[in-house]
Amino acid sequence: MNIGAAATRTGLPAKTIRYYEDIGLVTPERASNGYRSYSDSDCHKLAFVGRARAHGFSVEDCRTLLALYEDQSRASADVKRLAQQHLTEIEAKISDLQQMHATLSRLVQSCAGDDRPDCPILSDFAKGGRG
Amino acid sequence: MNIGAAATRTGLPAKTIRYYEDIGLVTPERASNGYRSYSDSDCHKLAFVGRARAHGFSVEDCRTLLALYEDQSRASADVKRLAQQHLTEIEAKISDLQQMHATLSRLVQSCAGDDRPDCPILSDFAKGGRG
DNA sequence: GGTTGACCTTCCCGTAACAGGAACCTTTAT
DNA sequence: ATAAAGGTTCCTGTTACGGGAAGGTCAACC
Repeated sequence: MNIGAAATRTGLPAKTIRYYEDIGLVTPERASNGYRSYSDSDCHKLAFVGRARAHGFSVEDCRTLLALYEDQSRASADVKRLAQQHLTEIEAKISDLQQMHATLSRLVQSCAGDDRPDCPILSDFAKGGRG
Repeated sequence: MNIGAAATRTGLPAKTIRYYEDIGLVTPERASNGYRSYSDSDCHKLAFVGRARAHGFSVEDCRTLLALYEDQSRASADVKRLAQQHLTEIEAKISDLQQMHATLSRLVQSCAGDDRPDCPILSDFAKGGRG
């Protein structure tokens, strides 16, 4: 399978697939003409990575997950630990964003939003008030 | 005020302050020895940017906000619109993260997390199932 | 056989917002 | 004189690719 077909199958852009080869994540064979040749197994790995990425895992985490996936003697505890850490990071991000949203939302609501210059948003940024 | 003092006052790292000069966001005078010399007004701008950044605005948004702040004839509507767009982006990110969290959370809960290899998390990534 | 057009290759730059560190200068204190 | 604590510029690295140039390959069509 050429890279285009692999891209179609996995839903990943060809650029991304080449990048994954660059960093040694999924390394295909080469045909005699130099084209990358993806096996079903390669595609499977690419799709695996694509789904892990969709769950927010970093590419390096994906490398670990892929290694665990291929290691028949893995302990599910190792996978769970990684996923749990990732969940914690997600929670932290959500919390940060919610905090930002709450504060900014209040500011936006208090802003008239008309053609006058008075603006509580700018005032807050200027003075650091917390109202 | 040298950059160190400005950094202490604004809570921004010196590296960040130099970067803001590089991109023309806050440009200080120079002393005869070549050192950057920050006025109170410069510090005020830096602090303004720091707070806007803390609310999640991009540096380019900060540039716009700073320009609006300095424009006495601004319309608060322009500020409000920008903030509202930013709020919408924040909401989208929160939503994405919550989606990830929900899915991954379910997977983590269904994983035994012991020394056996069976792992619903890996199975999901391998097969794309949605349980 | 020639020529399109779609596909592939490598390589290099750009992204956002800085952090780290090297090599070097200035100021202040001892 | 020297050492410490500041400052300066400049270059590299970060994350995960996207865009695009310059050129090779392949299948089809006239």
